[in-house]
Amino acid sequence: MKCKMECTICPASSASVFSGLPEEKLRQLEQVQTTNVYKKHQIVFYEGNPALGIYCISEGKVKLYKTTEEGKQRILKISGVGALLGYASLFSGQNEQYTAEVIEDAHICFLEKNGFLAFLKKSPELAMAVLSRLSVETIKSHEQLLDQTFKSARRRLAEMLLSLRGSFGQKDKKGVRLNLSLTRDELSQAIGATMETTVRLLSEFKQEGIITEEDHKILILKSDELAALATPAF
Amino acid sequence: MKCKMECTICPASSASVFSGLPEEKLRQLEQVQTTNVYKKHQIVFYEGNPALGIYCISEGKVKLYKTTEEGKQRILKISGVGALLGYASLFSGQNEQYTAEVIEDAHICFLEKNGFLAFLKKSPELAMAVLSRLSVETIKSHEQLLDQTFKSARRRLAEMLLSLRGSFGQKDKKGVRLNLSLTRDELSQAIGATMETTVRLLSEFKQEGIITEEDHKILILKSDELAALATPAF
DNA sequence: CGCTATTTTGACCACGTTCAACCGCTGTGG
DNA sequence: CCACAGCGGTTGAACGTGGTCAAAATAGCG
Repeated sequence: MKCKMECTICPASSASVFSGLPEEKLRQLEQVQTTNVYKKHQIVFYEGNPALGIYCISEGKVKLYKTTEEGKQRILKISGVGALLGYASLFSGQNEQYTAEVIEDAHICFLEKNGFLAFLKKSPELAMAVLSRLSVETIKSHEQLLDQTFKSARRRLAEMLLSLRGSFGQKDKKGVRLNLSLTRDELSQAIGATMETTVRLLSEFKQEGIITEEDHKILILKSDELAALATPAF
Repeated sequence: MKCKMECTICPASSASVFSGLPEEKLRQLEQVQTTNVYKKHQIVFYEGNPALGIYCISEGKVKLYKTTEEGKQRILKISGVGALLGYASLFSGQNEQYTAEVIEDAHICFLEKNGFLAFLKKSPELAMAVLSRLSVETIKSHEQLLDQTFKSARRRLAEMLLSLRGSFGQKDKKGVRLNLSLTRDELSQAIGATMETTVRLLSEFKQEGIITEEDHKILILKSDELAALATPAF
């Protein structure tokens, strides 16, 4: 489904790589950009497909995951408003490296490859912003690798919850509500564990009064205890 | 130790991000660049230290690793001639994200942060080359994460040997020699396993006639069998 | 030749996976 | 209206990979 979004008034513009750009350039962007509307479970692009361009989330949430030959999935990132998708594949000249699936109804703007690259050439400030994003992504990925190598599932889960708290947390009378609904499967794919272990760990956390759940959303009751779990084994 | 390397005749120039640059620009680079000589075990920079600039390997080999709070290390990458170090930290504005340690006597050129960034602004073709490198790095890191999550240590070792074969392999009468000497510890840190498992797996590979060793260097005798091991469990 | 660092082997243990059964809910069709 | 299939979630039991700990063997080096 189509619909035209104006970059200048896009809710994402303040959070996106385009935030620093002068209004004039944003208007140029609007010309080459198309906005699509996605429902939950829709796929924005598939791993292995040619990289057609880049995507910017104007509204909604998207999970990015890779799939093994055996069909197992690892969620690399859960992206919200302002996130840019598909740029690494584009710059490396490879096919899409992961699948992007909508997990909360979304408006996503698409910039065709050549148009975007041309625009990038004329905007060194944008190029630097993209470099910065990509660098942060690399660094985070290396940290995830370290976590996966050395930290227990319990600790990875604690850290994931804290990370989601940072991205999607909303203060609440009781605690901090994670404003996205993930299935156990998704959560386990995000921490690199099986669903069973994730379930067990979550119920441990509940029994310890660290978290609770309300209509499919996790509520963090004791952030400090979570933070303690995410710290070396005292 | 200091010594001035000329970029235009640098053995790395063909393999580096600077390869596409016109000779004139290379001469400009020479002006702002300093070359240092390193011996094995010397540290180029430490994780956590401020990012001072970028480094380009003109000769030798360097391992890049991150360290956990408990002191365990994970090797992210082993870089040879032409590799660029320290750019992700620089672009993200963060401190160095890993430690770079020389594992084979090296000549490494240093470009100071502001000088490099200024140069980058004037060279959009270089900026694109850097974007491309960084993208490949991100993609590889994500693949490593997938491997660490789902693949057995045996398989990760097989893949690592094949990867090293690609980067440092030299054809030999008997097979392909990996032209770098890694300790068992380093190899295990590179695949995210303990030294003991790595030792056991290596001796398995030897007994199966897949590899052998000559003066601290691994010789791959049966690349095809290694490739088979690196493939889903048939 | 003795001392240290690296490698190898063995025994044991634990985390987390696998497999299987089961629960609770929702939607669908007889 | 109930039966039942289907799905997400939960729990239990058994197993296995790989980590830990300890000790021996080997290699490197002053």
